[in-house]
Amino acid sequence: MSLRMALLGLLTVSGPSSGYDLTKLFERSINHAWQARHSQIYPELAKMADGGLVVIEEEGPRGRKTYAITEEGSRLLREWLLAGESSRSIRDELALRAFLLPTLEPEDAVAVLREAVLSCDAKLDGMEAIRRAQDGKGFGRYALELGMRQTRMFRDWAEETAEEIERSIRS
Amino acid sequence: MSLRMALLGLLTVSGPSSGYDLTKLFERSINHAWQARHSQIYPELAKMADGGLVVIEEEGPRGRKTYAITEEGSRLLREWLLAGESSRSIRDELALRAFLLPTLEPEDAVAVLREAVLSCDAKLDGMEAIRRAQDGKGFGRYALELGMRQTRMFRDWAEETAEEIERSIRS
DNA sequence: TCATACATGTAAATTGTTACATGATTCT
DNA sequence: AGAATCATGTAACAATTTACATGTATGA
Repeated sequence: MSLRMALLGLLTVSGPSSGYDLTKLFERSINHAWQARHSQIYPELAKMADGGLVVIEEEGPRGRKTYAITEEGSRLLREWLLAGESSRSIRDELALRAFLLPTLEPEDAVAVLREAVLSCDAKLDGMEAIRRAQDGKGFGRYALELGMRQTRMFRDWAEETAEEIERSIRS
Repeated sequence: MSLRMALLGLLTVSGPSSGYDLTKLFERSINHAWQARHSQIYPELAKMADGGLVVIEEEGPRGRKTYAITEEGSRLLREWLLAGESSRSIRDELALRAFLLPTLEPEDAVAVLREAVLSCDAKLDGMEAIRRAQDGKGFGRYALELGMRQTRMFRDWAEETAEEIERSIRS
């Protein structure tokens, strides 16, 4: 259901778009929270058109199909968002790796954590650039703020944990 | 591969455990980063036993099977953790919902955010209780700390974003 | 004795990844 | 002419969820 909602959301804010457009939009916007390849997006759009959530608004060159969200699609998205469902489904490989770290020798764990800090810094730089480009505007701005806070939090945790492990090595 | 690594990690720190134990451990430890149901865990353990990553150490009452990690399993886990692979695959439904929030009427968005704050507070209380019980010890303590920071971060974001939207409604 | 927790599995359906496959348009 | 980008799809496989299915031990 989540992929479907993500597509409905993107169609809501970006207007009628092709599967190709949506694939690119995915990469540039929600990528830090959700991922989808074109091979998943195309069939999903077809199913959604079948179910009346979107319509093919136009067919262009190179077989391009432009999808637009329907009333029914908008209603479904709204209902899904309002139905709180605090069942947070999450699958975060980085956090999983962090969790498993204490199974390593302390020295190895510290090295991995230090590397994680660097990778977070790089990620933050990228996000900062996007934010500057958007200039505090744009649909994705709340999510971007959340993504940055998330990354910063993880970064700090990794750094502090590395220090803690180092202290315990020395003592 | 991630589920497999998670199971190897849990077997490393908790010692020989049954599928049932591991299912419970999953819920109480990495749940904020990765999820798995018993229907996924049981077949995975069987496959891992097939591949020599774990062995059935003991069969107890009620058909209980106790699995233990092997040398080969330990080696695989270690290699996986050291092979940085910054390909962070992430799928976070809560963040996705946050991203889609601006498609709602501002009033609805605020209501959803307020509810999220309450749900985070409840979750934090539960985590705090676990922490007090563990008294700063145990393998899961880094992960618990990370989980709490994550929840607190999201809570604050939700609260501040709700306030920001309210300000923009009034102006 | 009844509820709860222990304990394991399988089947079907859905979701997601990787690889395969094709072809048009645009820019250099 | 050749490369990059646009543009769409399918097939095979892997991962995950939901529902079905069964039965045992323990404590109130």
